[in-house]
Amino acid sequence: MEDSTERLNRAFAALADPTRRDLVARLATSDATVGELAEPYDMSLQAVSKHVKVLEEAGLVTRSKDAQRRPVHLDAEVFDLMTKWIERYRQQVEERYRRLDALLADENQQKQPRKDAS
Amino acid sequence: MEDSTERLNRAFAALADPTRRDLVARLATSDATVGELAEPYDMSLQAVSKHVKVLEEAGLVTRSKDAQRRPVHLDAEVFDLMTKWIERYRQQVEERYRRLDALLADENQQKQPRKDAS
DNA sequence: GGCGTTGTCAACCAGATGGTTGAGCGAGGG
DNA sequence: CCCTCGCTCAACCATCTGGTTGACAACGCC
Repeated sequence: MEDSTERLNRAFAALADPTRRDLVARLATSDATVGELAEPYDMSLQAVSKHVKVLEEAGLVTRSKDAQRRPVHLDAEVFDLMTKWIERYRQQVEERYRRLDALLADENQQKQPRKDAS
Repeated sequence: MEDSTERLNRAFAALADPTRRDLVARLATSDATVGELAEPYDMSLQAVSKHVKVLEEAGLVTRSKDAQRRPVHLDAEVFDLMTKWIERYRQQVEERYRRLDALLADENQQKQPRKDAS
C-alpha cells in the first residue's frame, strides 16, 4: 500500500486542473484512447498524454498495458478517499453550527422571558 | 457570483497541500488565530499566513475582518461543491460497472444453459 | 521488410507555488 | 506617546507545472 497523505496530495492536485476534470468527466461515460481524448482540445497530443499520466499517478485512471491502443479507464476508488476526507470535516463543521445555534437559542431564552430571574 | 470552474480549481488546489489539509482539520473543531495555527509547524508564521490566505481565496475559510485577532473560521459551503462534483462521476462509473456485470451475466446465461436456444 | 499510426520520452520555457527573511502596520497597554 | 504583539506585505529563491517541439518506439498492414 501507499501513504494515504501522498495519495490525497496527488488526487486533489490532479483534479485542480480543469482539463483533467474534463477528462475525468468524459471517461466517466466511456473509456477512450489518448488520441480520442485529445481531439476536442486546442492542445498538443503530448500535453494530453501528460495529463493522463498525472491522472494515472494519482490513481484515478488505469491503462491495461503501457502500450498501444489501450483505452484509458476511470477508476472510482480514489474518489472514495477524497469524499471521505471532505465529508468528515464538513460534517464536523456542520455539527458545530448546530451546537452554536442551540447555544444562541438558549441565550435568547435566558434573556427574553426573564421569568425566574437573576 | 463566480465561475464554478475557477472555484473548483482553487478548492482542489488548496486541499492538495498536506499542511493546508491539516489546517482545515484543526479548524473543523474550532476557530483559531493565525498564531495559534502556526504554532505546531516547523515553519515561519509568514508561511502559515500564506497558507491561510490560499484557503481564504479558495472560499474554504473566512476571517471576520482583515484585521487583528480575528480568528480564522472554516466554511463548509465549498466542500459541497467538491463532493457534488466527485460524487457525480463516481456514481456514473459505478453505474457502468453494474451494467457491465449485467452484460457479463447475460452472456454467461446465453452460453451455459442453452435452453430455448439461438 | 518498410511504413503509417499512435503514443511516449526528452529538452526546453514561462509562470505558479511553497518556503525564506526583513520591513511595516494597526490596535491596546504601560 | 511609544512600544510591543500579531499579523501581512514585499522581495527573493528553488522547485513544480503546464504547455511547446522534435525524436523515437511499438504495433498493424501492405
